[in-house]
Amino acid sequence: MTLFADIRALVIECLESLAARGRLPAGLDMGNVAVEPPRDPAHGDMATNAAMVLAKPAGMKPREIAAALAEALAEDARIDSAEVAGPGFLNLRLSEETWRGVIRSVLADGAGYGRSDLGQGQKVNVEYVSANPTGPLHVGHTRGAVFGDALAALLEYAGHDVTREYYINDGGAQVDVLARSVYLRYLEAHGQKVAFEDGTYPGDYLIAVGEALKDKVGDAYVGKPEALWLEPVRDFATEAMMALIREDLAALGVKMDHFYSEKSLYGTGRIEDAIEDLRAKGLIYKGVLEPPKGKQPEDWEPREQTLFKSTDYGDDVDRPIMKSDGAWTYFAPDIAYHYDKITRGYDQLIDVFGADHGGYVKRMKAAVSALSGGRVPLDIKLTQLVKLYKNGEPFKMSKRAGTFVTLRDVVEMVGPDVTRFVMLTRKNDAPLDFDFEKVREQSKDNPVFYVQYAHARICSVQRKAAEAGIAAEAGDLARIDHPAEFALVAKLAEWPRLVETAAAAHEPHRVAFYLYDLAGALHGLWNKGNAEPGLRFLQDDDPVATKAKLALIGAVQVVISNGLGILGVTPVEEMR
RNA sequence: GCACCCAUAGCUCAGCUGGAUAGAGCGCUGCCCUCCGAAGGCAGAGGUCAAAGGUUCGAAUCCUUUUGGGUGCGCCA
Repeated sequence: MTLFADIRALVIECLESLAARGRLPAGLDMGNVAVEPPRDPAHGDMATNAAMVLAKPAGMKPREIAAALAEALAEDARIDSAEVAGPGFLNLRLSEETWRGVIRSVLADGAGYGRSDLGQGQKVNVEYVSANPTGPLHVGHTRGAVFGDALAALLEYAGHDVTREYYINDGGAQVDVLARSVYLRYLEAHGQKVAFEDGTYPGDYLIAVGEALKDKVGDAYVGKPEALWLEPVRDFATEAMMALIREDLAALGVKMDHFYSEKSLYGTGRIEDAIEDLRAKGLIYKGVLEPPKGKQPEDWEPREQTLFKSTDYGDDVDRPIMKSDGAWTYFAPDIAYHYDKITRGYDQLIDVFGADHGGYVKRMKAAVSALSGGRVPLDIKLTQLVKLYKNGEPFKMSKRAGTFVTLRDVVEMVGPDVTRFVMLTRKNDAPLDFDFEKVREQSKDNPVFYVQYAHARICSVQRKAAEAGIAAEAGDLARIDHPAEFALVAKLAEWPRLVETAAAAHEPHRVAFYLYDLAGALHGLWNKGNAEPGLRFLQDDDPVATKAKLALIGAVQVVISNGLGILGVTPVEEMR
């Protein structure tokens, strides 16, 4: 059970009974009625805006409605008091027993506390990472990987049927470049001196691939024309890169449900099918685009291309899907891929891209909107850059200088848990500073530590209690009776609501910030025990109080654990 | 030139998709361990929410314009 939902239901119920008794007009739309935690604790435990929202449609004064509602609400056992305040807010104070019920709910539901049926089993496809299979994942991919993974988990937790998917760009020119680069390493493995010219990938990670190729085919391709080896080497190389990328993802704890190959779209009629669908809707035509203003490319000349009329769906210009030489542009397989997602029956699509792909948002949305007839929403989340620091000094990345930082480097240096949490301490569309030293620091300005510390502290208390032979149980909670304790419980009560709003907004970072707040509330209560011994969790010679307090912090532990679970971070029992 | 993202305390950032006196960390000032982990906590100082209009009971949040940053802009993915 979730307290905010319960109380909101109660408010609605009271409003309806007022309407039934003629004290309110019938048929009011209650959709905007909200029950929220007030910013100022002096305003009680919960506040509702019902009176202000309904004042206009009801043709009544806000405070008049609020007074009537207050009267009705006060009859419920859960409500201690309901006061009209300000322009028409109704501030509610809940009974202590109601708060104690939250502790019981949390402990009873355990890992399920906060789970929601908001998504109603809707099928959602979350596409993320989707890095070109030309090398290991780097820090930029890391953020997208963590964000996408946490978003997927959050949506699952909120009742969606989620598929995590990776689109492999193995159909374009860049995999030919990869093949040629591997071929050079292959010649090198045969003892030849080779030069890496512009347009090839000189990375060391291809040395092993070249050698593996040699082991597989011997000297079969040495001195042979490209036409003979390009295709098999390309397949070999992409497969090797994808194996590398899967390992990178595994190191970070990311598990995809599905890898989708761009190449599989070619020669199977699937691109043609998707384009045909658009053509049938009258959205494909041949035309010449205007040159972009202000940029003035030197080699511009008008060309007739096959275009998708994306301007019908809010794009700025129509987009080419076929080059003047008759080959597909990259956009065509992208369309086909999303067409495929739609035909697989997803109710909602989410793409996670790097911010440098911001220019493709409108055209992709246009395509999905056109292909699905507006049925399937596509949300595109852009992840901003990660700036690396070491002890406050910018950490410059350079492929040539060998200071190129890969995902694996980061994970090996700070571990997957820290990597994941820190990546979620900023909104996805805000740039993120990642300092290798600070994220490992054990102090309160490191949110990972701060949250983990709260969990570890609880475990520490539980160990002490176990030594004393006291078991936690949600039995008699009457000894939970202090405002500071109820404040902590109130924080726990917010969790289910937070899950829903974060999921609806597609913003997993809210979970990280919530956990930081919750940890703060626990640390605060802990330290109040310095001045007020009665607030300490372990009460000598008072097993009843101790058990109640153990139930309280056990509930905190459950919520921290549930939240970290969504972020893909393992809660620790001890700080080391 | 056009589009998208961003602008909140000295610094780094939240702000629950329109609510009451705008919050946290760092930094600064002063406090709190005979006590379950002080790796923490409490208190204080610090703001024309970039600017100006508009929408309404109510705006940091929504709309318009302006200023100032970032990203992108045909036959590359």
